[in-house]
Amino acid sequence: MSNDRRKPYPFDDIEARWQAHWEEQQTFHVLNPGEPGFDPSRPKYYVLDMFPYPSGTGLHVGHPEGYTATDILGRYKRMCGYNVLHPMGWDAFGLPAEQYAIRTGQHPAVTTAQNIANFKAQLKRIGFGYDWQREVNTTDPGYYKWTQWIFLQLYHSWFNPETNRAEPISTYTGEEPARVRLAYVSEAPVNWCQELGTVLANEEVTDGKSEVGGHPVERRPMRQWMLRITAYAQRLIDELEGLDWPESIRSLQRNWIGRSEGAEVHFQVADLERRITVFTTRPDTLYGATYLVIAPENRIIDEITTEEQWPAVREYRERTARKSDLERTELAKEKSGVWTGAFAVNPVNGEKIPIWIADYVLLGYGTGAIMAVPAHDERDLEFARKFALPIREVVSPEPRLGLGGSSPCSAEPLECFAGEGYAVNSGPLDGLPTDEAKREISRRLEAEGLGYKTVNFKLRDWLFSRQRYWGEPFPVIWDYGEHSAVSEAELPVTPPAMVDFKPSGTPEPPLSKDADWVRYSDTARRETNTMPQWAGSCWYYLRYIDAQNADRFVSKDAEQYWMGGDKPGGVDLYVGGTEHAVLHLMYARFWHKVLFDLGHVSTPEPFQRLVNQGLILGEDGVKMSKSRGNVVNPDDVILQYGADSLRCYEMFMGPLKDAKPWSMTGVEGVFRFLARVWRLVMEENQAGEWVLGKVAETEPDKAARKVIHATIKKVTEDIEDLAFNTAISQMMIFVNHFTGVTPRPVSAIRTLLQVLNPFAPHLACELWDTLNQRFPGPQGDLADQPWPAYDPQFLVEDEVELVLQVNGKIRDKIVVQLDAKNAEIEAAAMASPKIQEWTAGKPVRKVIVVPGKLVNIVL
RNA sequence: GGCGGUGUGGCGAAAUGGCAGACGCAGCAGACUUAAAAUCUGCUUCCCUUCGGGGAGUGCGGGUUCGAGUCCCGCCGCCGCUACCA
Repeated sequence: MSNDRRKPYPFDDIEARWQAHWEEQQTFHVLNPGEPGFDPSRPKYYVLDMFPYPSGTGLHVGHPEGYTATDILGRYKRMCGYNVLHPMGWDAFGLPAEQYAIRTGQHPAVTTAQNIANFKAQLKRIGFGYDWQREVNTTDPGYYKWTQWIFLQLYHSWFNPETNRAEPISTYTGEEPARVRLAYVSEAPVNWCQELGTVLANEEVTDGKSEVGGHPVERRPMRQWMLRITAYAQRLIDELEGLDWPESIRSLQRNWIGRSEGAEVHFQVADLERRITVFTTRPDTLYGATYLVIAPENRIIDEITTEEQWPAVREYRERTARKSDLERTELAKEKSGVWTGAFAVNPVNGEKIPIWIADYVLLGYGTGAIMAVPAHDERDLEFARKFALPIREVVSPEPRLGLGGSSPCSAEPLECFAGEGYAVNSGPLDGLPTDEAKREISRRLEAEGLGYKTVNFKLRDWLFSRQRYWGEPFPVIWDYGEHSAVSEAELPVTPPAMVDFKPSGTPEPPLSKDADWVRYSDTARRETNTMPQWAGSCWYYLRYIDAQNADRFVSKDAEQYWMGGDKPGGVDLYVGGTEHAVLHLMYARFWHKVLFDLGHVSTPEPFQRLVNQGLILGEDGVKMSKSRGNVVNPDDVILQYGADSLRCYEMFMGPLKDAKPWSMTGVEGVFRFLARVWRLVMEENQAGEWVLGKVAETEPDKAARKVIHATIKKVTEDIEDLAFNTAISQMMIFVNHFTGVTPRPVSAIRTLLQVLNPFAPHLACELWDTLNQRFPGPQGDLADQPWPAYDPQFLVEDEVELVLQVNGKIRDKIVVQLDAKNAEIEAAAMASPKIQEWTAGKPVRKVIVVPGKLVNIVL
């Protein structure tokens, strides 16, 4: 006798069988236009998951949340008659994979292959309907050949400000094409992470620490590849408008791009032929500028610092440089700085004001120099107070007639007023409201060549090279100090199969250790940097469309079919976590726009509709983490309750977008529901075998029919709204109803299985087949059956219960004919004994009748 | 500090401005069973009750409305992201 507890239903047997069936039949393989058997009359639906990073730890329960949602949509749309593209792949280059390889002492190619095999097996165990023939792997030479090819497109093009789009570099008529290419080399201070042995993009650094591993990051000047994403800043903001994306993500992107309107103003350095340009969003406060501040890294400091101040300035710059970004932000509470000994001349009033350096001014933003207006900027005020610099009020919250404001050079502490108001102490601007004052001062500055209106962005160009082994090599060579692209025919540029791929701990990339590989010709050497992790994920959704194409990154026809179509076009639904709000989602938009401008893709935006699934928390209500020991492994859940239970539970937990805590007893509840579905059809015989139960070809009665059609309606609408939790609730209501009905009508059960199929496909397919063996039914797999339609006539009753209220409080209920006239309803309501009791002796002021709902009697 | 989200039973949650708490978990009771598990049936927001019913209730305070969880104004708490961005 088995010591196994009897399973309420044999999910393990069913699930393995159907997964094998889908694989054998290639059920979820979808054809491209032009392929034999392709049906062009069907509309397309492209439903995309954010492909996973195949880490060594395998899937966690967060992965299947989004994946189940898209799988439901995919299976549903398929039943609705769409050609559904639902692919999966691996984002396998990058730091964590390489760190993992180093830790386990294996080559990243080996560990990556293992991790992918593991992930893939896990995904298959959940029964996702992916078209595995379209699987992509960013580390596959057949894939990154095209990543490199896209890099060449960037390299060979420039952004034409006239046309506001990328064009081939051949249309550039200027002197120095190297200065305008979308991919270019720059020597600038970058985020160097000693621990990881590489530089990082701004987006990969938070609070002065690396996103990966949380290691300290310092600024150091290095020669690096950059992508000119800033050229697209405005379009990246503007074109968010038409997208069906969560407002939070759009605002995060806007925020990151950080557009601000203002002016650049030139300040002459006193006694020197040199000017300093500052950027300000408040040119109207120019009369209140009492000193300038320059970022410590700004080279102009070398030219203006006086001899007496040099030691102090040098000491301060060295101290700042030694500070990591982390320290710099942590110590932000306390302002620090040094006077350069120099003065600048305020262009509007000729006043000599001191020039300071301070690390609260950042080199990378604006011009790396500011005019300080302590009366109207918190940071400037703090600094001015610390160093006893003058504070002058030039904006008043209220309009002031005649003279006013504080004494012109008062250094007395006053409240910082950073809002908009009216100009004071500002010569010709006096009395003007802030917005007019801004316009007026800009006009005057421009007329005299002292400045101009401009727009500034927080967004910087994308630092695109890494000093690591596990990434795409650049298709670039260096000859006599000049870079040039290799020809397309030489792609892919594969990295050498190195044994020693560890970072050297210096900015020298590991690839440079292989002299044979580096040597390209007698004089030319290969670029030894590699691309960052984000490169491969910037365009993978395009490769799925035509994953095997050896001649193009994606064929034109296939691209137009899957990405084109109705107006906005692009991927129809993209589901993934918020963590990619500004990194992947902005980089991908940028690349896509370049490809669009160059005529390689047919839409300006890649992802039409974006949905973020919420975080799944541990049972203790906090984020799952190894250290807390609250991580749930999907494999364990499948082992105990089956894949269908895992899928349904993750959808039943709550709204897709919300964060929600895991609950094992909740899984059990959903499991019980699926077992009830099973027993709707099957029962155990004396021998303990599952056999067909009390099912018959009978007509459902009226109540049953109502449940059937209400379920079709609710599930259909809820899937469209991604409200899977309530769709499942409705199916539970269906099952609860039919549990009490014998014999159970076959037609009703079939309908249930059709709508259940996207959620619990193994169970639904199994029961569908079982029914078909006994009762002749529709041919073919359940996956290919049409989605059922509901008939509204079965949803309406001829009688309806109305709530009777007196002054808004419920006092009674009555049943009336659906088509009863308002007057009849009112009469029936007034006739109710309870209503008479409550209204006794009081005049009725008003009666509100809402047909089908209620009657409210107002006294 | 900024932006976004969110507040409803013991818990996860549900409610086109119209019966608050569907559905599920947990709990209680009953059936079946020698017994337990499983399964099935019923109850389950809180307070009062003479068991007929009555009152309160969706973070807090106002407002609009015949009627507000839902709309408007003002607060408070929690979560996430971001932050010397001039």
